[in-house]
Amino acid sequence: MIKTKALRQEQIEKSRLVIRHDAFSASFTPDFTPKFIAGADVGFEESGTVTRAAIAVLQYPSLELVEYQIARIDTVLPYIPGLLSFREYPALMAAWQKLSLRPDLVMVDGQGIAHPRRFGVASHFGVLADIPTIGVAKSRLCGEHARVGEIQGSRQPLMDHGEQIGVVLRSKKRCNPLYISLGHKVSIDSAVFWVEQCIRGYKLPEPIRWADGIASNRPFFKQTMQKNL
DNA sequence: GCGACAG
DNA sequence: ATCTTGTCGC
Repeated sequence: MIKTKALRQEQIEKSRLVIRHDAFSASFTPDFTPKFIAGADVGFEESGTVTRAAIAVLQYPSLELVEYQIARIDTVLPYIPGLLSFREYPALMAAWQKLSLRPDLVMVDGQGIAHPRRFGVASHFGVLADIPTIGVAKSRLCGEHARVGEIQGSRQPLMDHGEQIGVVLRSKKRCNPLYISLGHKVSIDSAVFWVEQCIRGYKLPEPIRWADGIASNRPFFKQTMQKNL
């Protein structure tokens, strides 16, 4: 039996710890520019019994891969809409602890505060790892928004009960838009800004695209992976 | 009661 | 998420 009630309550309590403004490093300044931006992705293997997390660290602004780590652990929870973070953050933390570099910012595949209780996986991971995070999801969990323009760069605010919880961005023409929300220690404006700075002709920002590619062993990434590292 | 519902 | 080839559209 899964105590969904208690998990939801935990989200409500921990969501108070989310910092919704820019608070990068100790040397934070208004014109702060990150040196390393990471991307995180979670997948499943062995019929879902194994949870696999991959984190790719890219140098900014060149966006070249400088490090990556993969962690595999036993799956602890089935997928339940709204409770995704409890299923994914253990593996994310495992991969995180293997990292030798300390990224300035992490983009996570999933929602940040664009969540019923304002505590999606990007926020959950950000708070526990105490690192600035941005939620980049490929589809909507909650909230409403006007139709997004077809041209690249078009955007619409994602609203929920009168509150803006994110931005829906057309990162690439003819592709479904991205649902961007702040995860932790990054303002919504900065979240969208950094995602756009990491777009290189593909729908997904490079950090997440790399985390995705590395985790799934796709030939191109595997090749560049060894050549670069 | 019915529909929605990140990955 | 994952199982998977070809195929429609720009």
